[in-house]
Amino acid sequence: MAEKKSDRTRAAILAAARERFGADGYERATIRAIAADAAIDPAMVMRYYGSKEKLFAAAADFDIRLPDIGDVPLESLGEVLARHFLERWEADDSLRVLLRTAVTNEVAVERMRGIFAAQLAPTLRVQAVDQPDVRAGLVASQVLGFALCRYILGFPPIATMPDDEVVAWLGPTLARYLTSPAPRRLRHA
Amino acid sequence: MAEKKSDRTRAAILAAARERFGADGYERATIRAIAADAAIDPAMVMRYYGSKEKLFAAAADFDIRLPDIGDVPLESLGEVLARHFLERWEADDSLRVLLRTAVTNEVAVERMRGIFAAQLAPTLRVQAVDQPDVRAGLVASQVLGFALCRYILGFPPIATMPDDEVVAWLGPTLARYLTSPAPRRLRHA
DNA sequence: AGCATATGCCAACACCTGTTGACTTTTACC
DNA sequence: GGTAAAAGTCAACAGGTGTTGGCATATGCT
Repeated sequence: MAEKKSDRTRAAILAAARERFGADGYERATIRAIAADAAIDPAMVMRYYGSKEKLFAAAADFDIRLPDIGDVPLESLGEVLARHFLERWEADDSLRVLLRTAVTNEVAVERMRGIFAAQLAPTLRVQAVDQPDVRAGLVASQVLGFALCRYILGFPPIATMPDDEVVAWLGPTLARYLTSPAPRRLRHA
Repeated sequence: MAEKKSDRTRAAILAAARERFGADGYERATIRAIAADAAIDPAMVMRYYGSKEKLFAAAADFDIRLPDIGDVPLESLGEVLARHFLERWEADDSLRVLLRTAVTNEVAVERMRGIFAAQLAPTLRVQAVDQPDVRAGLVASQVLGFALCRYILGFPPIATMPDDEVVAWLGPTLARYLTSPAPRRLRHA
């Protein structure tokens, strides 16, 4: 049982940081506000995490483990992915933190890339899909775009859409990005 | 010929503001930096635009006129829209400004909503599409998500994809959102 | 008990932010 | 050419930011 007390405030800081970063974005989330939420002194944040950048890095450090899709048939992969991502987005605000901050913070961009390019693409490669990077990118574009409209921008019909309907709309799109033959390349000019 | 000189610096400020807001987002784009880019004094920005908020409102005030799609057959509407949006995104950085700032600035969100919910949805209504708001929202989710990955996050395969390939991938998705019968509504519980 | 150490609070720092007012220069009209 | 208004400059303000060091308190070990 190593240092019980400090660990609890460390965790409180991290939780408050996640909430603030997710709600306000990187620049508007101030250390003072985070400290106030955690009911401790701003100096504690610095003592425990060194700097705002490092605090953010710690707050954004979690692993989004994609489910093992090795045995999922390619046809139903779209719906499976859609449902998984939806659950993941609503489970906690980790991904919302990443999305809100990725627009101005390079660390968040890298983390986000780690999920799609470095985790989804290799998983697709297992399924022997061609151009896995392109397909992973397309999936990312639809998933992130939907999350943007639903959780950040709050576009009315998207924000209130029931989960099942979301899966019904997004599933086929993701499925097409994963299974449809790549379009013939035209002249670059 | 009303006040020539002032109009030129007004325009210079606005141009610099668009660039900075688009590159850095609302909070990190400082009035001092914008003024420096326009090679004028920060006080001039205030004299001409009153406040940072009003400057931003002015910088984000442009009309994205969607093309008249009244005579485009529904089948090819997806590709037409995909190509139009792509052109519009790359013509200037207006839309990039909106997207980068919409994450933390409410004015930008409203402008963005004005494009999709208040402009695209009614246009769809003309084509007698059912649930035009939902479909406009879905189109927004894919268009914005792709723009996010391509212009803001810079995901490698998406950022470098040739325009024709973009249209080939996104066109059918948008077409489906516009033409596919809405999925049966399940229980809300 | 006493003491070293971990934990917490406070006040201040240096800097940057939007914003303001007074002052000087340029412009344009009679 | 003189003069009033427009355009531009400069310095400063008030407030907020991340960050730091010193000091008080609590904790846990021997």
